[in-house]
Amino acid sequence: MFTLSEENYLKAIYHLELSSDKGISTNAIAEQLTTKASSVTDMIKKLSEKKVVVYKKYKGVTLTNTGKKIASNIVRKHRLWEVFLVEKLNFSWDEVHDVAEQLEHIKSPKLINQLDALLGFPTHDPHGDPIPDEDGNLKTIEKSLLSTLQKNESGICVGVDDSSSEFLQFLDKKGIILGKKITVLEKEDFDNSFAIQIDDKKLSISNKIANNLYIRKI
Amino acid sequence: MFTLSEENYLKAIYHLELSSDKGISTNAIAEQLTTKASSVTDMIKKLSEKKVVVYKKYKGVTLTNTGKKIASNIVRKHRLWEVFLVEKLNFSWDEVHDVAEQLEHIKSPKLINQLDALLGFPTHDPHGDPIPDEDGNLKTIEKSLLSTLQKNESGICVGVDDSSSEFLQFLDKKGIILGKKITVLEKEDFDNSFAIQIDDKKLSISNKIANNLYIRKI
DNA sequence: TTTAATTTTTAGACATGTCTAAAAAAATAT
DNA sequence: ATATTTTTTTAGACATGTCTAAAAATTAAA
Ligand SMILES: [Mn+2]
Ligand SMILES: [Mn+2]
Ligand SMILES: [Mn+2]
Ligand SMILES: [Mn+2]
Repeated sequence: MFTLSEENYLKAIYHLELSSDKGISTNAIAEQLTTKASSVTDMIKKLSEKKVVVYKKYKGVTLTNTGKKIASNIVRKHRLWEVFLVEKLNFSWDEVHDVAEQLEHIKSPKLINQLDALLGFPTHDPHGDPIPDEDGNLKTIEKSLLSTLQKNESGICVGVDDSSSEFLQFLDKKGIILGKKITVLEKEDFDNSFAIQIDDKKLSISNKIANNLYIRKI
Repeated sequence: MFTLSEENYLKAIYHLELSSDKGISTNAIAEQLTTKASSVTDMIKKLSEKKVVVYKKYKGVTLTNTGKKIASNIVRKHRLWEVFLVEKLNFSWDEVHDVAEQLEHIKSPKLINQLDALLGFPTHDPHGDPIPDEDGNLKTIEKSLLSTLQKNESGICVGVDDSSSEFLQFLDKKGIILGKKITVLEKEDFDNSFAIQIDDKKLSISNKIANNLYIRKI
């Protein structure tokens, strides 16, 4: 079995591999886990011995199939627990991450299967991120950044890129919630801000916001 | 905060204190946690520095009020999670303990409060053990061992003393479930076994069983 | 293509929690 | 009261996971 620390390394590498085709660098992992490169090297050697990563000195690291499976299972647990917290325990979407970071390490296949069933086999977590199935497959939906919409185009809000507590609370304040229809009324050239409409409400959002919100075009 | 290991020590001492008025011995703790006495001494020193136990060399250890509160909170979490697993995730009562051992260390007051509410503020876990409230108070009900019943007396099954998986599965097989009414039909002198009635079923149980089953006399 | 900057690895240290073996204290027996 | 047994503590070791500082390799610049 794998320790809590080993699991966190595998998960970090998994996330980094999703947005990179090369081997994952020691430094990138260190940054992701807010630890030091030297610690990463040590751990990578251990994971390599356990055959969950392929490692060649100075060349970065990649997950093996086994490693990928373990990592995606942790992500699966993380996201299922997030759904549970929101759907069953009245957490808001900005409160769930830290608790899920703990719960993702609980070891019990039955627990996860039953939780999945209790929640109605959800495919996405409260932030719009896909929940891997037991084999690690994830249902990707075609989503675009809100910033790619043209004037008078609309989309359904389906996810966030930055899911920090601050950003999520900001969205709450603005009334921006997953599932809502957003229409671009105006794109301002001078600062790339957007005038948008949600329900009957018109509001202005900065370019930074528009670059962190995913929508499904309609 | 307290590490997983520290929490397990506090919980062990808490359980041992419930059935002892003296200070808890190093050896007793070591046995409870299946570790070595020397390790216990080391840990006790640390817990003593943190003011959660009172320790005097060679004199055993007792929980301070702070220590008691922390320990009872862990027990609270353990038992609430056990209820959750049985009530919401279709676990049977012999499957919950090991998972609860992991879940009891999750840190999130909101999680526990909401879980408590979701479960309808239960007072007892699936094994009939009381769930401490937030201040550590536990609702004790007057319960007796089945073996103390006389011929023709009856009781409601309210708990088990031994809650090992094997014993619980044995009870399942016999149809003995918490909440059932049990009537003693006969006490056999030569082996202290009991002939009992549950629902319409008559069955014979050994003295060992009768000494591990709690009932509320009616 | 040599030099400089950056990244990665190694060497050595430290904290945590555990262990075995030996010493010290307490409890029990003679 | 002294000797023996049991319990508890100490001393020293080890595994895990982390760190800093220095060395080595790679990459970028001149
Ligand atoms: Mn999360
Ligand atoms: Mn999420
Ligand atoms: Mn239990
Ligand atoms: Mn229980």
